[in-house]
Parts: sequence; C-alpha cells; structure tokens
Amino acid sequence: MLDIRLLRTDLDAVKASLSRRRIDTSELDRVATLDVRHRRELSEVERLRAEIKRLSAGVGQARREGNGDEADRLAGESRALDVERAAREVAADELAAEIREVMLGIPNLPSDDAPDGGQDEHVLLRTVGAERVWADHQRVPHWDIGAERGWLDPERASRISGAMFALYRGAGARLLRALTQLALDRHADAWEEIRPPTLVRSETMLATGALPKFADDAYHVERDDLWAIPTAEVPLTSMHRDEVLDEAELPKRYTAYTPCYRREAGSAGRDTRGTLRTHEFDKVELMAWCTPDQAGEIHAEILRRAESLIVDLGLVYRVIDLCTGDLSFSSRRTFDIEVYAPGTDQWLEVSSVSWFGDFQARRGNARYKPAGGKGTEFLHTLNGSALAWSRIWPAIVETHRQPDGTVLVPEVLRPYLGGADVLK
RNA sequence: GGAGCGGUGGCAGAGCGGACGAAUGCGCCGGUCUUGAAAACCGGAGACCCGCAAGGGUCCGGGGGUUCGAAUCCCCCCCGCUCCGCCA
Repeated sequence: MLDIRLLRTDLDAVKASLSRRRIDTSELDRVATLDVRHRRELSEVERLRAEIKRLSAGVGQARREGNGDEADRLAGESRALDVERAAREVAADELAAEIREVMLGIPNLPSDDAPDGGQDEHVLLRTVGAERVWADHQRVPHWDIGAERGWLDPERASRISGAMFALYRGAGARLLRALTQLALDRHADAWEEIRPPTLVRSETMLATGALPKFADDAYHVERDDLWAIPTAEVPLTSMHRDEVLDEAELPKRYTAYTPCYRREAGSAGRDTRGTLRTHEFDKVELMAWCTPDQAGEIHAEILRRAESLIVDLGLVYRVIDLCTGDLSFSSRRTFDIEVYAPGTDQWLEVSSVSWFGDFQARRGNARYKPAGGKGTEFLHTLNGSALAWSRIWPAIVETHRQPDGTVLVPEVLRPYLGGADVLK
C-alpha cells in the first residue's frame, strides 16, 4: 500500500509515477478527495470527543462534591453531544473504509531506475551462453523426452487431477528431488531455511499483494477460508507481520521450499503440453527483510545467487530488467531470469527478483526500530525464486539430452543422485 | 468434536467502572562512577492519526452494547493455550 501522505503532498508526482505503469490513475483523484473529507469529519469527531471527556470529568467531580444537580446538567449536555459525535463517526468510518478499499487496489510506484516501457518491452541486460550451438538431439521438447523415457505421465496426471497438472516418475521425479536439495543447500550459508504453512489466511495474502485484486488466480478453500499459496513469498512476507524488529537483527534472510498453486485463470489452452504451465509446482524461494539502505545490496545478492545456480546447472540464460508496464503489482523493480530451452525453443521465466520497497510491509504493518533513533519505520522486502521445478526441469532435460536420448547430469547435481552422471 | 483457561506497551506481566496510556521486571537510550567495560546508582523513553505549530485525538485481540464515563460490566466473532476424543 502507498503512503497516503504522498497523495496529500505530491499527488502529481504519484500520478506521474503510476502512469509509467501504463495504468489509469483516475482513482488517485478520488482517494485524494475522499481523504480531505475524511480528515474533516475526523477532526470534528475528535473535537466533540474532547468536549465529552471534559464534561464527563466534570460529572465525576460534581458528584464527589455532592452537587447532584450540576452533575445531571453536565451529563445531559454530554449525552446531547454524543448523538452528534456518533453520526459523524459513522460518516468518518465509511470514508476510511472506502479509502482503504481503493488504496489496496493501487499498485506500487515503480523505481526511478526501472526502464519505461509497456508489457511486451524489456531491457536485456545480458545473455550468458548465447554462443552455444545446438545439435539436433537437443531440439526435442521435454514432453517428448518425458514420454520417451517414461519420466512424465500426463494421461495419469489428468486422470488424477485434470488438465495442467504434472506427474513425474522414476528418474524424472528423482531429478526434481535432487534439484530441490541442491538449491536449498546452496543458500544454507546465510539464508535460514523455513518450511512455512502453505494454506494461509486472507490477511496473509493481502499483505503480499495477492489479494484483493488477484483472488481469481488463487485456490480458495471456502469451508475454512484459507488460501493455497501461489508462492512461498506469501507466507514469508507475513513472517514479521505486526512485529517491530530491531535494526541490529537486520537483514533477515529466509529461504523456503514449498508447493505453489495457481489457477491460471485465463490461461486455459496455453502451454498445454509439458510442465511449463501447471496448477501446482514446487519452488525454492529467497526472501529478505531489511532497511531501505540495505535493499540495493540484497537485491543484487538474490540475483547473483539465482544466476550462479543456473550457471552451475549448465543452462543458457538471460537477465532482463522489467519495464514499468510489466512490473508486478507490488514491485518497484524486477529483474527476470529466463532460461533457454532448446527443445521447445523458448526462453522460460525461472525467477523474478523483486524489490518491493515498504509496500508489502505497510500492508502487513511490519516495522523496525532504527538503531539509536526513535519511532519506527516500515521494513523493505525483497524476493526471488531460486529454483522453480516446472521451468528448470524442462530446460535441464532439453539442454543436456545426449544423442542416445539419455540426459547428462550436471556436475553439481551428481552428489544428489547417488553419483549418477547420466539419467537413463 | 467436547470441556476449561487466556489475549494489556519491544518482551514478560499487574490492574477488573472515574485520579489508568496503564504498576513492576527485563530489554533500550542518556548520565554518574571507571584507564575502558561490566556491575551499581540516577534520569529518559510506547505506538499511531490529524495539525505549519501550539495542541488535540485514538489504541489494553476485533466488532457491537450498557454508562455522563469502559482495559475493567454484557453480547457476538477471531486467535492462542491446556485436557479429553479422533487422527497421518
């Protein structure tokens, strides 16, 4: 959520910034108007309440002095004022609720550094491995490899759960487990491993920015009013909700391995083959809490870590600086890592490394106490995927497919596959 | 699912109709002492909102109610804990 004070002092700047996202900014004018009215009602309510408090103190005093008539007179006066107070308060509360509702639907301000551009534009920062030459045996899509080797079983997956679910088997399944373990181990040096709940409350979804706008994209367990997380970012971003941390304990770095659930509403019929787009996939995520000063370095660190794993897996990839029109709702700046899958001849998004500023912390009321200073400040949050099953798996089997149809195991993965250098 | 107990400041924990934004302890900040630190002692400090400021207001899980006045009484809800039952 944006700081509403920004709308009071700098409405034009906020509008200019949000229009870089290529969205309609008329809601901002509406909030600004409502805000003025809200504050007017609020100060009137407060004036009345102060008066009532004064009168009430008088009642108590008059009573103690045995002056019953005076006490009754003051009580009556107070009662009359309270009628007006109640009416004004209802009006103020309604305005506050309306303001909140609109504010929750307004996306974050893009960073000044984020490149301008629409949804289909992006700034390519670098491509690693572009010079690589692909042989015919690497031009086989992973769904064919999966069928050929018995690693993927789409018929049974849909028998069990329907379209857009994956069922991996044998060495294919084992490869996933190895990848997960590898990713988790790589960050154990500085990132605390978390295994959070994956069914969460509405407030938890709201703090991240997954609600209220994107309710249709998530699975909702109605009977218990719980949501299946679309990413570990959701529970991790509520780890310190309603807390006040000491600056000395920052930054806090977490890594979590969880399943992720997405309804993919509106994507039916797209990417129907293979594992690229599924309702459920597992992912290892990196997520950090820090001060504004630390955010830049952490952002770089997450990107560095995500890239280095991909390098070690022997994959070709590129890094993209997302344009303002393509930035996700809560993000101020995002770098996407896309891995090249030679069999499907596609660049697959495997990680979005994002800086959210204090946007999520504000929604979740997560603050810190600056060392030596007084008061509290909102934390900054950042995150990025370290490894997403549904995209890394195809890239690996396609990239490392050998002429005989087997798949060469990247060096770093071998210890996790009992030393095997080839998957047959 | 049944029974009981509880939710108060950064944390722990008193208070149970008016003088309570709230004792006390821990933690935190400043000072005295010390070569320095620790200890001890003295002092300070809650969060949030409105306001240029002076100042005002809100906040004792959330929401209603009673009352001139609610942390305190009543109702509903949420969350947590304990015991029993069920269960991977």
